[in-house]
Amino acid sequence: MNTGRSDARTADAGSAPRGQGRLRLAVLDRDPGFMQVLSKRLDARGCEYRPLASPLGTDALVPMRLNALVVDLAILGPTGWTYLEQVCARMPSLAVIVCTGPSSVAQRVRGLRLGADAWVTKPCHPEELISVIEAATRRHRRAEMPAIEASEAFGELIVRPDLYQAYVGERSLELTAREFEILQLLSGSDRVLRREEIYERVWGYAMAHGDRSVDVFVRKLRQKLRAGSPGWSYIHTHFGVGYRFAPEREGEAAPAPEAAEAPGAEAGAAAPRAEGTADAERRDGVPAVAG
Amino acid sequence: MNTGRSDARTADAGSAPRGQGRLRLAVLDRDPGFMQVLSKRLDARGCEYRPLASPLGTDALVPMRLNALVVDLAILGPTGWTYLEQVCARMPSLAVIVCTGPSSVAQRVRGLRLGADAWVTKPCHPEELISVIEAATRRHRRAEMPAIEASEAFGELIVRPDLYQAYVGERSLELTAREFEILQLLSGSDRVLRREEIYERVWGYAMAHGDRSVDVFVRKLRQKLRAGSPGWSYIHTHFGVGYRFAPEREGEAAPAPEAAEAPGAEAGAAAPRAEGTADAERRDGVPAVAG
DNA sequence: GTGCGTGTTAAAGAGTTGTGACCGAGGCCG
DNA sequence: CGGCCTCGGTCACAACTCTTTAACACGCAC
Repeated sequence: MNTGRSDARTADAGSAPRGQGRLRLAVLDRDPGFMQVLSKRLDARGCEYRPLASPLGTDALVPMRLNALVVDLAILGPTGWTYLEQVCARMPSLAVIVCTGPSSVAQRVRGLRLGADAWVTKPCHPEELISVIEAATRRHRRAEMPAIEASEAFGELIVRPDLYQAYVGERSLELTAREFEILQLLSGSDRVLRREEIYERVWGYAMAHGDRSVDVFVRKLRQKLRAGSPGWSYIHTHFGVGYRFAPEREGEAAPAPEAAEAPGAEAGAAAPRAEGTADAERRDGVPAVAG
Repeated sequence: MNTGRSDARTADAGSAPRGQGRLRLAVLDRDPGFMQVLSKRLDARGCEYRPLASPLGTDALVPMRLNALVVDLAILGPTGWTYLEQVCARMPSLAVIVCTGPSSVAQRVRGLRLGADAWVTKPCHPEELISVIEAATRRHRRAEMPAIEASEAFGELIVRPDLYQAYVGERSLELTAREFEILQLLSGSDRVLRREEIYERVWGYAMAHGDRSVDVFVRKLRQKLRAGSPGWSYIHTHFGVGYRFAPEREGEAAPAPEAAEAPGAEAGAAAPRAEGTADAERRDGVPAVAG
């Protein structure tokens, strides 16, 4: 699935495909035909894709962790400019592509000045739109990702992408680069991840049959997590499937949404991981995300 | 975390548009009318503008310190694609806008895939082209802002961009230009910077795989820093990732995960952090706290 | 109980980084 | 004009850390 190797021609030479490799984007449009054709191509490229029927406020947009937003100004009516401006101003790390019908030079200039990254005129070839999205995203990721990427808290754990490290309070867990990448990947998803999936996303290529690297790293991770945050368990094994990240107090079966006692922990994803008990659960691990 | 960061902002008050404030761009085109109209508007917007009659190699482009390059593929002939690809690959921080005559979808897609940031079809309104240039340039310029003309103090160290030199008290560290640029870049960021990133920002183009220049300069820097400010360590290695700047007293090892920048941090890390050993020796079987 | 998947451990191996020496390109000075 | 010096950059080697592999023990599902 990792679209990988086709478009990773830039500085990615380094062994570490940082961040989540997949492109996450939302499309605000109402043209069914356009949406269908587009979604098909986006799927083919391995994008996580989310159609929107009506404009969402930035508050709703932020948690979606988007890389890009495609918007047809036409469906916004006269408030479109305001909306565009607000989104661009409040989410600087989001690539915004306006894709709309015929327009005047003045309109296009206005849109770009307000913060849009590109303006594509409909009708347009879906492949071209995708190229534009990728070009805009490319620039964005390079420039702002590391700086803006917020640190997140899970239980007692604090994950800091900018320092490539995880902490419990002030104490560093002394994770190695690869350990951190795996922790970052796991903590960024609340579903069960198969070993092949983990390997592919972290290492960047397919896992050889019988490779135990993931297991070994998970063990090292657990060891350091346990050492730094005793009484909690973060990485859960799903026998025959893979691993799932979820901060839980030791001995608890279901994650309690109550605030943790650790300093600054409440921000954590102690939220509705509405899965049953961690053990003996045989889910197929099919992503719930559309895409 | 600004452990030793007492901003001694000697802000160069009302200086003209910051040294890097203006947009520097080159236009590779041969249409006199187009060039004339465009240059007029560019002047009006305060751009530093340089017309090019023929394609320049990246070696010639780099020292120009451009923010953006506008190119008409038509005048490059069949080698245009190669040229485009080379420039984009070698200078990832350069915004490249293709502005050329009628083209096919496939051509546009190809151009964007090769690394172009935008594709504008001629004839076009100069104002629109300028908007596109500015949109493409926007993000990147924000990321490079950290190079401000204010001297800052880090631990015992004083970095003076205006003199292109670093001091400890009154004593100059005798840094060479390159050394200073790297120190300036590192000291301007709190996060881990990868070698590729450092190289790209200091040298101005992509780092070749296996290039050790950054390591060597970091070594020279450390040597001079240690000589001038013994007892402190400033540049920390993150194995497998890159380097991070943070003034610390020798023997201490306690990166604080706080995210906020506290501009009031006085006299920096003088505050004794009696950290326990952030031991790297935490071998297994340490159920210190009976889980 | 058996078979397979996973936890755990240790040691071998691969990859990264630190370091000193070296060399060519340019600038300065005699 | 030529020599000297500085600076940027490459190289090879040593030291070091991390990754991978192999092996064995344990637990779960059947």
